[in-house]
Amino acid sequence: MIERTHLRIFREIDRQGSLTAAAESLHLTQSALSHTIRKLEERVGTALWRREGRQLRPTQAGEYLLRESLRLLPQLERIDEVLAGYAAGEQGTLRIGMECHPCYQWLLKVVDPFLAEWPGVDVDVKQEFQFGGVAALFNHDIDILVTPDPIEKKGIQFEPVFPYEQVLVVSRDSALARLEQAEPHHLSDQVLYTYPVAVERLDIFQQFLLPAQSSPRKHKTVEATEIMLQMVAANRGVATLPQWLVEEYSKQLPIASVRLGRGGIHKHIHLGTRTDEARSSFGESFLALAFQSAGVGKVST
Amino acid sequence: MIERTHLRIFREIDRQGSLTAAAESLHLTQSALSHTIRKLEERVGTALWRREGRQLRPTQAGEYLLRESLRLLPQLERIDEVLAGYAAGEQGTLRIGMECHPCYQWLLKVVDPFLAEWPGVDVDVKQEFQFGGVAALFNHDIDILVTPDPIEKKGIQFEPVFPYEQVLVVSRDSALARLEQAEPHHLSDQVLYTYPVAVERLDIFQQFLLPAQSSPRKHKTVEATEIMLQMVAANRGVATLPQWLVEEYSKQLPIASVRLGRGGIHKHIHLGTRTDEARSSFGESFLALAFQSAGVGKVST
DNA sequence: ATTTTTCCATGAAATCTGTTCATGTGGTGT
DNA sequence: ACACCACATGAACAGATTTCATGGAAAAAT
Repeated sequence: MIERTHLRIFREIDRQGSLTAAAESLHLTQSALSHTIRKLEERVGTALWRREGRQLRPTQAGEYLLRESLRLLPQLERIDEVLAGYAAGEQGTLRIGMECHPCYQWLLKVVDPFLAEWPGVDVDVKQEFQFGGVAALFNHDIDILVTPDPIEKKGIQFEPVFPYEQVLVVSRDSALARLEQAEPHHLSDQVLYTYPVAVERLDIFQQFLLPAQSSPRKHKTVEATEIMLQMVAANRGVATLPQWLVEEYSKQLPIASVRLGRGGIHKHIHLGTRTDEARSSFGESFLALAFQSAGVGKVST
Repeated sequence: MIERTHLRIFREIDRQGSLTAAAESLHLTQSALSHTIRKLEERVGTALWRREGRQLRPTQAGEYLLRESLRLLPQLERIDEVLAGYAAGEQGTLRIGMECHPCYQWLLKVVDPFLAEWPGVDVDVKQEFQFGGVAALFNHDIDILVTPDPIEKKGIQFEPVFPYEQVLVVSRDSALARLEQAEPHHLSDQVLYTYPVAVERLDIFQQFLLPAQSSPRKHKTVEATEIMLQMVAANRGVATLPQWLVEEYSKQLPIASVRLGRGGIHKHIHLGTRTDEARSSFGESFLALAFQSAGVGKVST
């Protein structure tokens, strides 16, 4: 019934003080406005303006409508603006999914400059996925997936952004700290701390222990990296983490890293995106920053 | 840019889950909706829905617009309802102007049943007028003027609704209380209490004292009727009020009324309205109740 | 007091926007 | 593989909005 134009008309007649002036400022003829307001009054079924001489003054109903106009129009105009922001790609939310626990530290380094560059854009990081990160990406629950294990799938595209070596973390007091490289049997009498994810996704098992049909004395899971490393520092067990992360923490904690096997376990952080659709400009920008970070963050050699 | 229809479309597609169903419930063809949303997306400059197989799911911008729709549409619908109320005459404000202090008590008796009958209508009573009550009525500041002194003017119409006799109020202990009728000289040694209005509008002066070139010992003004009567009851002076009002208060206070002069001063409460325009149905109803009250309230004989 | 100007109303014609009709395309379920 | 279902699209149509031309009435100017 009441449309946005009507609200605009009310506000403009009030602002300009006359129908003629209002018509002008609405880029309409006086006639058009006159027709419009008469039709509106007919539809509503009550007078909205009193004709006083050559003046037009709102009735009670008109006053009410004027108040509502002044209240609602700015809200509608705000919508237009926000929408323009979306269209220009300056507004929105970048939803990032994380499938590797330690990558979080790396992500922060990318998100920081990103937020500075895109003040209108929010970043939302999700870590739990009912059907896995790739499904979440596919279902548009997230826009970018950060994972060390790219799973090829039609419509999804992965690109490596950050190479790192997965190493064994041990206490500096431990005998293991003096090894050139760790072998599976070295873990037989150790407690192994990992993040609480399925064993299938733990490289230490898949690429190191299981091939040698070896296993640690005990396997315990920990959520927080700090806690995990404190346990290791206290010589209560060992863990596996990216080399660069260990390096960072070794400034604060008495820990050391040992290569896993002869060549070590080498991995990449991958970024997954959907191929089908056009990426938002801020999405593009995020990826660019991510690739940049690869150079800077490449601490392990 | 964003019109009400668009908001409706967003809400309906969300509610119904499909464009086809939404079109149905909006009494449109599927084609019409499809055209409309494509045009909207073109104008806005960004996709608002993702086409997923044969499903239609909102994009980020679409989600935003959906939230705003759910928030704003009810407000717009409320406007329609209120406006319908105005049109049906069930909604509005009846602005009553009062030019006689003691009439307030009478007004309350009319307003009470009126409010019960018109739950959607507010009553606003104004008592101060920069250019007099008639001007206020003429300028649409008030809709009904309650006054004992009708002033004929083009476009304004007065009707008497309530006859009353203006009497002298005295203490029961006073010697005056035994008089059949008061004469001007009886006030020469009395303090006269009146409401704080111009002497020209006080009948006790205009119709009683001044013609006899008499005056009270002292003239004091009081705002509140109760205070005024307590002063009188305490025998500190006299006042003039409508007979029926005195009668009511004499149940609680030791006061008595004395006729002013031989025939007494007889007055009417008049209701003034604008002649030009159609009265609202509740305005009509108010007048009807007012006339009714004349019969009931006619306490003086 | 008369004239001029200003502002709003109105009918008919023109234009524009939104809608329908008819049809096409592609994903979904059996 | 088939029918079905949901959305897309182009052309034609209908209705609503807008303009043009004009009139009337109040206010301002002469």
